[in-house]
Amino acid sequence: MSEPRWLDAAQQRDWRAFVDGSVRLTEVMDRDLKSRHGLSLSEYEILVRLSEAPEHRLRMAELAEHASQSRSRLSHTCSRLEAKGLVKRAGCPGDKRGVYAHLTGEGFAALDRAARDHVETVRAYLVDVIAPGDLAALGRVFRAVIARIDEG
Amino acid sequence: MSEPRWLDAAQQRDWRAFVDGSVRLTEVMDRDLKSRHGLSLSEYEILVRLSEAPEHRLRMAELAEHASQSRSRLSHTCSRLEAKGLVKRAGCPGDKRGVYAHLTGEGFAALDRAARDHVETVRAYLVDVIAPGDLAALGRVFRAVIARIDEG
DNA sequence: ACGCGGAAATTGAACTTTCAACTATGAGGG
DNA sequence: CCCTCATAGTTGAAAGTTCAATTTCCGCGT
Repeated sequence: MSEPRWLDAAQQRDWRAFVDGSVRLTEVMDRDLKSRHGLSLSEYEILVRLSEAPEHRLRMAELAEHASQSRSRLSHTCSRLEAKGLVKRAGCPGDKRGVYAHLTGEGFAALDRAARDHVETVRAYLVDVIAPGDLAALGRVFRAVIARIDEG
Repeated sequence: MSEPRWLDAAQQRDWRAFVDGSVRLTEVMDRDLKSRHGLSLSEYEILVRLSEAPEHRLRMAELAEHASQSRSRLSHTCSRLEAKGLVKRAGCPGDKRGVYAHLTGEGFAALDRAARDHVETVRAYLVDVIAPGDLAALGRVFRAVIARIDEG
């Protein structure tokens, strides 16, 4: 096996900025949601996806997909959210293996409160500190990445 | 408190692409390193930072900074890396509270092997699927984010 | 109708990360 | 010197995540 195609200095610098920056940005978001609303970032993601679904409910497997989590992780996390009263599980008529996760009224209210703060954080630490064109580039980049991952 | 400044549709779309894409990209990297080299992404990061330091060693606190990890997490992770023989801890002459983490020869070899595969993955799932200008934008974005976080 | 491979979801154990306490050393004031 | 406060690092328990079963049910072929 020959020498790999190393990144050049500029590529390396940009890649590293992403690695560091995205970890740190995620930390900020997580800390913020936890301290102000008692929700972890991944719990928040779950509530968001449910809130966007028709009837505020999704099958566990779909929810896992949308939230980029393993089914097992989702099961555990949903148990916690259910204990907090933000989510409720109910059997799925038609497919007895299936389970729907529903957002409760309380869950929706909690999400609404959290989202108001969250969007300000997203602005404060990302959107408002970069050029608009660079946000668009970010979108292009990760849509391409997702497409690449999905294609196998 | 008034209505928050919600993101517009395009901003939302780009932000979401980043959230999803970065999680999924990280998963790919982690899976790849684990399956081919038995290293988690955060272990790999630690080895990288050590390899770049003068003498292949850093104080625990510095290493924690560089790798964006908590000190506690680093302690535990270093214990595991030490058990694998990739890192070695040694007291710090001059400050008896201090501890240096050293990269061992074996650690350097393992890192070298892992890095060769890792860079190909970074290319395959990111660098080679986006426009060069967009990689530069990614760098700008996260340098700005890091600066913003550091300024408090 | 029966059986069998596969999909949906959960479970429990192993492992990792977080959180709060703890040990030990350094630095500065009186 | 001694006292106090801050810093470096570790530790153990609690919380969360992963991994490999396990359970239950679907759907298809015969």
